[in-house]
Amino acid sequence: MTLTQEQLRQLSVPERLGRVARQWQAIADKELTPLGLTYPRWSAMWKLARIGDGVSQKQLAEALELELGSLMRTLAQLEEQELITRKASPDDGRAKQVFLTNSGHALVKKMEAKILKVRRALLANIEDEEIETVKKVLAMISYNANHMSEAQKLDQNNEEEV
Amino acid sequence: MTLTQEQLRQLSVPERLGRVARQWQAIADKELTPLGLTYPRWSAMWKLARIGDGVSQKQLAEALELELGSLMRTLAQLEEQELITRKASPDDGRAKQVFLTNSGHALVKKMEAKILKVRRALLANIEDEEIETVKKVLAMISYNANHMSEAQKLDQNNEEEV
DNA sequence: TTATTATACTTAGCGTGCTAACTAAAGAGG
DNA sequence: CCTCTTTAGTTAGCACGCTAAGTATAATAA
Repeated sequence: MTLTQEQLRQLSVPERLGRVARQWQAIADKELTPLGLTYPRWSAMWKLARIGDGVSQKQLAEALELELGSLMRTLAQLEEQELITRKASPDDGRAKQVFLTNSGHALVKKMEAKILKVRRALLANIEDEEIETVKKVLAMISYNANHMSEAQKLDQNNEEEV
Repeated sequence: MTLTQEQLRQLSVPERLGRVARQWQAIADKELTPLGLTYPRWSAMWKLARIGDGVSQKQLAEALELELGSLMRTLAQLEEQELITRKASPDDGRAKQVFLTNSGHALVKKMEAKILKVRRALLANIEDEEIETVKKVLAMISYNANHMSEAQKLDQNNEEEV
């Protein structure tokens, strides 16, 4: 029994979000396995290449919107694969700077084509404008979530504000 | 250092999808913890209440778009909490039917308000029309992913088709 | 009927993100 | 200076979805 297009919409928003995220990451995994990478690993490397060598682990975690504890395992694996290195920061005795190795840089270049291929395939038949709306809405939900967990807890009935 | 609204958009689509899903589920978790539930558990109970008592575990897994193996642990926990029961199907010796217990039914009623509260808070400042677009796009991505993993593998350069 | 295949369930182990607890260094205030 | 708080990193353990392997039943074919 295969789910129809109609049934696909039956999931609630958070269920669908998780589902699509898992599907996307699974497909990306398959593409990138030949390079010895899994989704979180290439994601970290890709982000590192974008924001620049030498940032701290903490900064990288923030850029990825991950907890530092979550990132540690991934970075250890990438270091094991000699795709990155971690050096003590000269400015801050607590911090460690993360760098791509030469192999790391080379791999990032290879990744790009595969990532774009997956993206192109998954976003097929979707208007650019619609994708922009999705990005905007998801960013708004993240914003609402961040805002909520700090100030206005759900417990107050603040219907008129939201 | 808090991320600005602008920085929130810096994540790629799959990263943002995963992030928002985790945020949503974490907030739902906090709301539902007093009821002794976590996100996957209430999700399963909610779905079960919607599609009706007595479906098989397999059918429930399909409705949730989860692998059966993934659902087993959750159902075992719910059964442990005496919120559901599993009975051998009279029609099929392999299958087991899932039912909500009385406590299960009662809990589903309590869940509804909390789920809607979270939804309202997270979708604040977003137009209904935009939400519809998001649902449509996400369903399309799921569809593309399902289609891809069966027939046209990425390996072929089928740019003209997609 | 018997043999083969497919299906529903079950269990076990993996990868990932999370929180919690801990260490060490930095910053702030006395 | 010394103390207190904050911050960066680290480790350990949890929850969840996944795949893989195995069992039992059903469905199909010979």
